[in-house]
Amino acid sequence: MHRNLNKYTNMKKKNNRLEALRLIISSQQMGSQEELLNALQREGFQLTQATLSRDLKQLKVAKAATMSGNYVYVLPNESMYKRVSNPTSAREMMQIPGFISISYSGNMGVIKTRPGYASAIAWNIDRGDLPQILGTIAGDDNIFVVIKEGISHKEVTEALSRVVPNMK
Amino acid sequence: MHRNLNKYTNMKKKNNRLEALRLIISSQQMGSQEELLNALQREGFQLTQATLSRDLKQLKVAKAATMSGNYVYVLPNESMYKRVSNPTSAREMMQIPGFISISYSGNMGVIKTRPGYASAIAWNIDRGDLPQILGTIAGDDNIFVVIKEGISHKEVTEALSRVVPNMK
DNA sequence: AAATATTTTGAAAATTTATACGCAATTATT
DNA sequence: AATAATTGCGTATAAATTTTCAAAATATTT
Repeated sequence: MHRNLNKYTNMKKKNNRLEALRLIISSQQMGSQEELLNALQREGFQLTQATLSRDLKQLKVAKAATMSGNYVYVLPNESMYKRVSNPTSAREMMQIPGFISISYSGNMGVIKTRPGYASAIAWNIDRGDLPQILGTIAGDDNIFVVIKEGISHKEVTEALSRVVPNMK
Repeated sequence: MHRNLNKYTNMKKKNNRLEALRLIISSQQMGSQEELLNALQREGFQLTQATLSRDLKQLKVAKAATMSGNYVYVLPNESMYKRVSNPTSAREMMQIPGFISISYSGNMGVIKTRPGYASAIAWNIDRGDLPQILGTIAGDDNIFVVIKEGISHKEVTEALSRVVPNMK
């Protein structure tokens, strides 16, 4: 009897605390465990920073930087980890036909493709994550490429050829 | 001439590092800054843990607990963490989502966005009627920005940030 | 090219966060 | 009910991270 009562009140204690913690985190910008600790204590919970640290770990709360240059704790989503497919090596990139030519003017390159192929090729280039290239924009049979400063046209061609077959 | 070369090769230094950092974080499970530091150094980057901490802050990387009871760093986009708004920052939530990054080369700027967001953001820029910008053209996840002569990249970023929040 | 302003950085200090350890309480097992 | 196994938590401390400060590197303006 006694035992049962105790059992559940104690159990609830922690769950209540976790719940309160979630609430605080989702409604306020808390930047350190000390702040969180104070907030919890203000609500009547008794605990130490060590316990809070454990709670945060259990809830999978993360500490992230904000735009305003501070840090805040954030709650995780429901969705499970979905790791974004890592940038595969250039070689693995699918072979895409359709490439016709490339020419340059200053920091811009223009790639000609067969009609309709531009965006597919541009996509490959973007995914290739080439440090020499700032970005691309594709029309239907043309791709504009902006080249990073200080990179030569040859270097760009070289880099692109690893991603766009048929090129050199 | 000489100066230009130097100027831009050095400029690359930090950006390359940030890019490498993103790559490492998105492809490996890194649990501490020391691990990250080693990974970066293995790739030839020279930096200290203090700089890494700053880089992480700038990239808004978060440290989160995993199911297996460890901690990992996660990028904001691919992370399962989303910030919940609070009253004071409600305004921030009105922002256009989707902006990822901006980089420059000569008189061009390239804005990276999440897939599909480019035209919406470009529309906002055009509509802002910024005197520093001649025009934009949007693909699916890229926007090209043509900059007026004599305007510095910083000025453009400054101007854009008034139109595209989430930027600086 | 020189002068000035801004940004980046490392070293060390300051702060923050995680954990080893031990004990008490709870739950499960016999 | 006794015993074993697990969980929760505070203290103290180790480990990790952020920030301060001064110097160096970059960028901008003159």
